[in-house]
Formats: sequence, structure tokens, C-alpha cells
Amino acid sequence: MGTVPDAIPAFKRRSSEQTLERDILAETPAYDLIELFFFAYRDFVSDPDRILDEYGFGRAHHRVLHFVSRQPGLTIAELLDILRITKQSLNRVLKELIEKNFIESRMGTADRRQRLLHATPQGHDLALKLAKLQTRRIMRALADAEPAAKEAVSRYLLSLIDPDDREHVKRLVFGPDKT
Amino acid sequence: MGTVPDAIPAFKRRSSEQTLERDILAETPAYDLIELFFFAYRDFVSDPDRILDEYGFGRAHHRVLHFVSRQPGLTIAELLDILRITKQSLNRVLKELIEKNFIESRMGTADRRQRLLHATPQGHDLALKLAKLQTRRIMRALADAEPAAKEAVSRYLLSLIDPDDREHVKRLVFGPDKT
DNA sequence: GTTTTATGTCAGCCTTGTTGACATATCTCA
DNA sequence: TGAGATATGTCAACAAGGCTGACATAAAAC
Repeated sequence: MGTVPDAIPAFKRRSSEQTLERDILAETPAYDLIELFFFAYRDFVSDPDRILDEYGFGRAHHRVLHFVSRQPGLTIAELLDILRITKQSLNRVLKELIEKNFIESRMGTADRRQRLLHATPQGHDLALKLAKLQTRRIMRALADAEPAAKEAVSRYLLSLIDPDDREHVKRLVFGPDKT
Repeated sequence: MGTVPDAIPAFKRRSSEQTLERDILAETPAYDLIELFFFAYRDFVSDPDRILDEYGFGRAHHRVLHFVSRQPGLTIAELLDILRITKQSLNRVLKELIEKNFIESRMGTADRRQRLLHATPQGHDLALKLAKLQTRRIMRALADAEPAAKEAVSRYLLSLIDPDDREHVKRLVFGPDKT
């Protein structure tokens, strides 16, 4: 089947490695991973929907609240960079989150043009509630897997991200301390 | 740090296992996996956007074309079940795909009320082009990883899906033959 | 003091989701 | 065979959350 002769076992590579190489060259579509990613993400983001509905929020609000709650003092520019939307789109949902007292916007101290965003106690509560909900799903999935799976999945997801952004995301996700 | 004494090494469990258990009990948010999933999906679905634009299509068209191309003879009902949208939403994009000759709708033979959807050659070409684009990203990510990563990632994504849907998705993704 | 930067805001448009109501053809079953 | 269920199509209205373009303000930077 492969291009490597069977005669010399030492030269025989593992089957998955052969498969990988063949797929890269032929670009055989990875339908399984494409579709599983679609279905998994669909269900993953749907968990918080019910709760958000109760507050009159949508997924856009969730994303904003999540990152502000995770990184107190986040600026508008940084948030725009994370979400990759326009400031007009951001402003619509951010305004609502501020009006309903889930997020607070403080003037920057070093640079007074900046707005430093902070979640209010109410905002942190909601963000945590939603994160726990998604964590439950993640933990259930990891419980089925080998202990090494979490590391493998993390690496894989990180490698899917645009190379230019990878360092940025690493700092964001794992903290600026970790090398 | 742990609750298990260091004195008897045999009782010491692996660190990742301890971590997992603690996180399940305390529901410590899995911020890393939550956020990596967000960033990875953001970049993953953005690849096809440019190409779709050239055809005047959006992501909704992509999803429809993908599943029809993958499963010739798919019915409207089955497609609605996969995408979890309303028939009105589906119809809008499906109509455009049919008008522009990327998808063909044939009357069912056994049940003539059904529409059996098929990608045209043009439709298959576009679907394949988009799938290859996403596959390139996936393969680059897997190339960084150990050979066992693909299996681990597949399992993880599948386990993230709602339990009720898992069998359905399995059949869809891996084919109805595989047990 | 001029220019650049960070943010806010108005107005309008697009895609893609929603609900509700109703029409048609076909199948199923008593 | 005739009543009801089913698969699909369609009209209308609406909402969320993207987008562009234009313009305003305050503060920083040079």
C-alpha cells in the first residue's frame, strides 16, 4: 500500500505517520476533523444561550463579557483585536453591558484616552457561571479520554490558530509570565 | 499541594489525573480550552471566506454546500437536522445555490414529496476547494503533534457533542458502515 | 501647535437567524 | 377511497450581529 517496501522493517514507519504524509501531499480532505469541529463548536457555544437569554444578552455579549472578566483593565483596542470585529459592532453590545451594570469603563491613568474595562461583581458572576457551564462539557469530554489528551488537544487548537497570532493568544490564554 | 501524602509513592496518582479530578469537583473554569477553542474556530472558519466572497456566498452557503456535497441525495429534513436552522433560513441560501447551479434538487423516487439534493460538478469543485483549504490548516496543526494526536482530538471533539446526537454525528462523519 | 491616536456615535446596509401563517403535493392508514 | 399526516415551499416581518463611511472629541506625541 505505502511507497516504502516491506522488506526492511526498520524502514517501516508507523501507519498514522504514513497516512498523515499521504494526506498532506494529496490534500485528501480531513472530512472527519472538519465536521467534528463544526458539530462540537455548535454544541459548545449553545450551552450558555439559555442563560444569556434570561438577561437579554446574546453570544456577542458573552464573548465581550468573558474577555473583560478574564482580563480586568482590558482596553477597547485590545478587545477589538481579540474579537476581530469593528468598533461599531463592539460598541453596540458593550454599551448594553455597561448600561445593565455588567461592565464598567474607567478612564486610563497613564493614557487618559483609553477606557479600561472591568467586570462588575454582577458581571464576574455571570461570566463565571457561563464558563463553568462550558467547563462541565469539557471535563466530561476529557473524562472519556486518556490523561494526555488535554495536552494534545491544547496543542492542536493552538496550532490551528494563525501563526502570527499564536504568541498573542498564548499570552492571553496562559498569562504573560509563562514562556 | 495535593491531598495524597508523599510517603507512599504507589498511592500517588499522576498529576494530570489529580488536576482533572479537582477541576471537576470545584468546576475550576477551563479557561485555556474555552479560549483556545474560540480562537481556533475563529481562524478555522475564516479561511474559506475570501473564496466564498468571490461567488457571492457566505458561511451559510458553505455549510449547506459542504454537507450536500458530502452526502449526495441528502433530503431537506436531514439537512435541517444537521444545521439546526429553520427551513426558511435554509431555503434562502439553498435557493441561491440552486439558482447559481451549485446544487441540484431532484424529486425523490421512493417518496416523491422529498427533494434529494446533489451537488453539481461546479458545486463539488467549490466544496472540495474549501475543504482542502481547511484541511491544509488541520494538517499543519497535526504535523506539529504526536502521531496519536489525531485520534485524541477526534475523540475529544466527538465527546463534546451532545450525547443524544453523538451516534447521529458518528454515522454522518464516519459513514453508516462503521460500528 | 499640528498631527496622530483612542474612542464614541450616527446612519444605513447585509447576512443569517427567528416566528407565524398558509399552500401544495404526496404518502399513510383506517 | 377519503381523512389526516408529512415533506416541502413561500410570504411577511423582525432581530442579532456583522459591515462601511463619515464625523466628533479629547488626549498624547512630536
